[in-house]
Amino acid sequence: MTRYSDQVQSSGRPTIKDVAKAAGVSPTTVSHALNGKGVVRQETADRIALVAAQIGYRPSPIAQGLQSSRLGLLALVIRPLRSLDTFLPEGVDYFLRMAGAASLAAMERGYSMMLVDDPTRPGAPVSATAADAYIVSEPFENDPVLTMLSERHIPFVSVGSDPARPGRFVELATRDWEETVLALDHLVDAGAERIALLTGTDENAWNRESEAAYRSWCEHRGQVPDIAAFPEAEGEQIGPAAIERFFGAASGTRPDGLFCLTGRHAAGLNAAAREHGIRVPDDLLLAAGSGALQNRISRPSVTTLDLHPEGIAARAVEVAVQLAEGIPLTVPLEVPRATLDVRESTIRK
Amino acid sequence: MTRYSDQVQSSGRPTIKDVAKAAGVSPTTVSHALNGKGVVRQETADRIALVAAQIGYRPSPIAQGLQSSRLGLLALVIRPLRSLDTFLPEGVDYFLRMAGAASLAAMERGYSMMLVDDPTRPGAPVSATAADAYIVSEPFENDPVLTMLSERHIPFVSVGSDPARPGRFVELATRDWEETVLALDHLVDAGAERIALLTGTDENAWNRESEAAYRSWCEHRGQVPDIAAFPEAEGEQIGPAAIERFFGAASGTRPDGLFCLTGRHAAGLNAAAREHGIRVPDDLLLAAGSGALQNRISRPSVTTLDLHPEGIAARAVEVAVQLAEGIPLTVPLEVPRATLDVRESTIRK
DNA sequence: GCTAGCACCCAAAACGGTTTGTAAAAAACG
DNA sequence: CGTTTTTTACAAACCGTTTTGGGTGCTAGC
Repeated sequence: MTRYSDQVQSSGRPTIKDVAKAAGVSPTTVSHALNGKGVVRQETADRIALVAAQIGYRPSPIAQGLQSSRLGLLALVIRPLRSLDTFLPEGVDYFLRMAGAASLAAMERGYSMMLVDDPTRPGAPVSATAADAYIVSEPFENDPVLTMLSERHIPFVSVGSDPARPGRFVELATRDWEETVLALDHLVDAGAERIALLTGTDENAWNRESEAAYRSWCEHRGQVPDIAAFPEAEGEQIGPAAIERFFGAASGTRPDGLFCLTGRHAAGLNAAAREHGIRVPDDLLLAAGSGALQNRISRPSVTTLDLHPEGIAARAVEVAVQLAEGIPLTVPLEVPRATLDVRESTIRK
Repeated sequence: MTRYSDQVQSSGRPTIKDVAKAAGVSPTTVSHALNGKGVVRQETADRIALVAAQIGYRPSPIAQGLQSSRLGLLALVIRPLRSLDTFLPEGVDYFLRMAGAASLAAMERGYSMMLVDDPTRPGAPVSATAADAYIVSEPFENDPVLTMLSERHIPFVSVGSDPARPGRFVELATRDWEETVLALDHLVDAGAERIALLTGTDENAWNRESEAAYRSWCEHRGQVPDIAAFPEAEGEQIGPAAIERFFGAASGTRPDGLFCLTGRHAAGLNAAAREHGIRVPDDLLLAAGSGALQNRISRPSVTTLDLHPEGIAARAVEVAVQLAEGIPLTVPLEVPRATLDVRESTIRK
């Protein structure tokens, strides 16, 4: 009977060879035994498993990845998330929920989720391009990230299309148009007659589509569009300026309904309105496109769309996984339908 | 409809051999040329670079990782982040800022950041254990994640210690005690005499240390401790119950100062106090341990500690990188000092 | 007794790079 | 002109797995 002495472990973590040596078999057999792949006698497999556990062997994910050229890793690229400064301001709520949900959805499918700022920028770590598939949320116009991924044949799905290249890649269609109409119609139902739009200045599909939808909706309704754009990054600060724009001396017809695309703009406007003696909802019905925490707890609370970032994330992850595994897409390529959270700002007593 | 065929044919990713063949040199020379490692004639190097760019060659991060057994990948494990349900409730602000800052800090050092829920749970993807180093925020008592990382000799740093195993691993010491005293002293300075504590029910170091600090502080001051604990997950909802607990008929001496460990508890209490005719700050001085957005914009706004999650993340990443690269730690192993954001709730006119 | 079939295991070839050691050609030297 | 040195490029080994394609010995069938 041969006795296998405890292996004096070479410096570093034990490899499959160490296990093989300690168990008196070949690396092939160890691999087969541990993965249940080939034909290995039960007795042998048990012994290998025991030895492997004893010497604390864990297969190297990197080496495994080399074989399959897959790491079980997804990446989420949130494009508006360019720096810490702009990280917080923009729709905290939305992207936080999205990132959290995406991470969990990925894990449920056996993947990890990597948060990446911009894999194309110089000095980006090699690992930034190591994901099996990418989710790019809110791509910019002619987004270089999409270009790079496409060139390298790395699978990806974008949430919302590249404004300059719609339909060119795999994308989760957003419902910007439909959502805009939903909000506008709600304002009408709530009693508004002259409804204005407050958009952001970023060049993304959300801003563009919403504005187009608003214009079309106005035309349909025989109303003159009234649109103002303020930078997303300024958040609540735009309140006074926005009030001046819509209710100042220089403004024409004053709106009695307002749809703000971002929740933080709405929050700023909500506060500024109060200070200028404009009562919400009595004088002005207010709704926001993407909800922020502020809108839920402000006085009055503000009606917002809930875009269901968890649902979007789950669907995006599903698409990404199918792309990564090269199986045909079975997921509807559109985001789930948004709902309207009706709050005090659009309820007249 | 949607075109994605140009993405799925990833079978043809160019390798270093393709470049070598196209440039008429050996793979060795290509590697040397592109990495500036060996001695290659400038002319040859230029030609190789050109050819590589033409056929769109990018080295495989996985293959590169095999050599060094490092991927340039860090992982952030936020322990309280166990499910989506508990994701939002607990200190949105804090963990959001932390995750964002950690991702950016990692990128600046040439690493990517992976968000991992729990690498020990069954079915976790291989990639969940592929990071070069881990940051574990707020470990649980006898946290299995720390145990696993330790067993596998994977470098990690925890933010806050495992309550059952303090000082056993590399950890960023928190300043719970010091921060508690800072807040309590501020309440005294602001005019409070009988100060109560409202803690959470989670078994983490933050709750434990803070309570101990409070008790010690009371003893020093000759005051009887007055402590209530409410579940973190209930957030603002605890408001009425907390008011009943501290100001109801059954309660003894009513406090005129209150330190809430979590911002959301403070927000709920703040709102409930108003409804019960308890004026903040006139009747009750209120401060919170971790700030939430609500505390900044509520009426009155609430004084909170700013724990500076960005600073914590930056420091944790620095430690993680040094651990990953096996260089001696040069970072102070403690979190940066918290500051107090004094707001309306502790300013009596 | 010979062969086909089977169960079990293993050597070698990937996977896609980097690193090491060495050979060939060119340049410098005596 | 022979010898040494320098320059430049390459072949081979290696990183830690999985996969491929045998090979061995035993059993069953004829």
